[in-house]
Amino acid sequence: MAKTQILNERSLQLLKALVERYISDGQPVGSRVLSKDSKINLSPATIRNVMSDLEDLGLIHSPHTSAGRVPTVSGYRLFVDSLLTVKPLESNDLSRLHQGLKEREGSSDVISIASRLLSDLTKMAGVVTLPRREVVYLRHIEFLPLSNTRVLVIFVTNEQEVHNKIIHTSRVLSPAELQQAANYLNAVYAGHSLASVKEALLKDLQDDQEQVNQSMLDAVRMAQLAFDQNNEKEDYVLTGETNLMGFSELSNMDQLKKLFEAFSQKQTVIHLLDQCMKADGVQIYIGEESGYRPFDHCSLVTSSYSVGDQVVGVLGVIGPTRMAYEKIIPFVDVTAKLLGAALNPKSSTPS
Amino acid sequence: MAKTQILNERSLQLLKALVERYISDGQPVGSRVLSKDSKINLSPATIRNVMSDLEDLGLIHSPHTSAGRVPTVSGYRLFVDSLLTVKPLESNDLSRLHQGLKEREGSSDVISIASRLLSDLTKMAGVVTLPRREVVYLRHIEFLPLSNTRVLVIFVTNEQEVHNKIIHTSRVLSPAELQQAANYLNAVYAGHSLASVKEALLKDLQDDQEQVNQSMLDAVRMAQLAFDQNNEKEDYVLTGETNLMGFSELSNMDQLKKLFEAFSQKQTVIHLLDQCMKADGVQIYIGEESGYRPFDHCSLVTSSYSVGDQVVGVLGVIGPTRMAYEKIIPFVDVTAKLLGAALNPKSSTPS
DNA sequence: ATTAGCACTCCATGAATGCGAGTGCCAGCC
DNA sequence: GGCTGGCACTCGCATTCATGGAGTGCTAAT
Repeated sequence: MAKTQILNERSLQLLKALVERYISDGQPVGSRVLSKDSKINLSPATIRNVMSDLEDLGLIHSPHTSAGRVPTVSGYRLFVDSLLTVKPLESNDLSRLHQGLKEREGSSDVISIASRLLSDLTKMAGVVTLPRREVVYLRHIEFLPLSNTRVLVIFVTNEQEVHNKIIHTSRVLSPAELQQAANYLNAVYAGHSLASVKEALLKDLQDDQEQVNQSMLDAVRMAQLAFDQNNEKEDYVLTGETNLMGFSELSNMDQLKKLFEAFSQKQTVIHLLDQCMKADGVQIYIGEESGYRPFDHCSLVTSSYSVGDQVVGVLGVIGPTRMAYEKIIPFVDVTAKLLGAALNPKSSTPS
Repeated sequence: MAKTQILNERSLQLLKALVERYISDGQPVGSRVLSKDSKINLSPATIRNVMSDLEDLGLIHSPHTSAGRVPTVSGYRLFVDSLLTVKPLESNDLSRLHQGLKEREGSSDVISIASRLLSDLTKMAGVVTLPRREVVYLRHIEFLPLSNTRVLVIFVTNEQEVHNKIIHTSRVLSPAELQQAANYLNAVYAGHSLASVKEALLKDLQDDQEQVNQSMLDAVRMAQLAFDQNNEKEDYVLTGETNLMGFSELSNMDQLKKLFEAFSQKQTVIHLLDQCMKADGVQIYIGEESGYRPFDHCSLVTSSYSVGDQVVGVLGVIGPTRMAYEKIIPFVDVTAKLLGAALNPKSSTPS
């Protein structure tokens, strides 16, 4: 109780200065350099006392006796939560983002462009999840016969997302029958959400048992197979991983290997990004906060992005814990908004 | 002239022993250890004399005065070309390859499985180019209207490869018109090779100028847009890159970074693999032989793979120059053959 | 409450040292 | 002539030691 009161204005100012200094220099910072800091007019000895308190609180930590202090994860956390003064985006960065993301069509393209912009401009790794709408409308479906009972299903959702899948039918169907089935499905179900289509299919199947309309029955069965387990794996685009190999903090080959393994297995990263999607605005995981070992020495700055008023994905930047948060945070924020706008077909203003 | 004659049977035996020893131990090998080698009955002094000759010929090289010798690129080259005794594939490796590649449908899947098998079983990086057929047949085409003049084209080639693309038409077309266009194209061009279709389209366009059949004209124009620049970029699946981070030879962060950058830019790797595709059978690039800087400290063992009698792609293993060539070579060879078989629809025997 | 001073700790650096491994060369042996 | 044993030499590596610098913690004075 009493301890927390030690966190007065001055201690916080000092912590802030220390973190900023460490971020810019990468060296443990001692009382002497802080004392010379413009904003601070205290003797090294005083600063040492305060630092000692900060260390007791677990906000900073000394690698060894005669080294300066380094922020701990809690220290960084306090810094980004309360002390940080975000810098506005540099204007040439902003214009490059605008240029890159404006007026692009073809969603898969714009996603990787966004990721590349993130990694190129921050010199760290950029990640963007593929957009994923909650409500998926069926637009069009088509069947093509392959050998025997194998049928290639192609269906389009949400304007222009093309999916394809191979299903096995219970009996061999002629091209004409397949065409007929597709016609039926398109006529009845196009324009409805996939969820409601699945439901309706089940109902149809029961009703039609009595009517015994064979062709409709085939169509419904095939559609069920097609939409079954259509839970497309979430996926993401990651760029600039190699940038991470330049940071001395991550030069431990073993750690780096773990990190890159996580990148290629994708699963861990997806879990992590999923969590970010739930929250609104910019989310930050510092070091071990993520709870995933490979990221122990990394920080992740993310923001969800939305099309219209629906959150469809997450993007972010991965870098060493020691990163320039005050720049990265607005950067991620703006990129998320611009990407959302670029993906929104309605907002595309004719210029 | 005289020098090359020094390469008698004994020198070659010695070089072989040296390379084998270095590959297995990773340490520069000295005259003493070679002298103790079972097959060699020579004193260290004699071996030193021979090694001195081999060094003059540029086949081996001494990191420093009091270290043993290490094979140079030429040494490795001579070794793999003339001295190497390939070991038959270990039976459990073989069975895992069989299991993994047999009876898979859906070509994109089998490619990544192959790559993963390569990397998992060799503990190095595996790479497989996507198969690319010379002759591409048009199977089916479909148009879906988007906003204004934007049209989503979906077309299927070679049985089951689905492509999609957005084109801009010169005027707004109704769904019925689009359907009609697709019907026309499917009726006339389905089953023909894409090259011949492109040709025929040009001819049609000229002929129809006179007949002024508007709907056919629209169809032909749209098809031209759809197939235009349909040169899909060559691509490959790379797995197990992270395995490379375990090798001490590649622990130089700067080299490693260059290598991984090449991996993510893809271009360099594609060039390299393209060269391999031209040659038949197993191809090997040792160290700088590839001519691409990032690969200076790597070796690449590749083989093209074929469906039927047509070469459609390349696969291989990337690892440090010091790798167990006598195992990797048959491994790559067999994998290529099995992958070819797995991709061949005709060879799939009903079991 | 703040500060100056001082003793102390620890790291980094560089020089000195010994050890082990391996070579090159020479002289002798078959 | 080819092979071998022996020997001096070189080099790298690990260890040790001394030194200097940076930074702290504590205490006494203001």
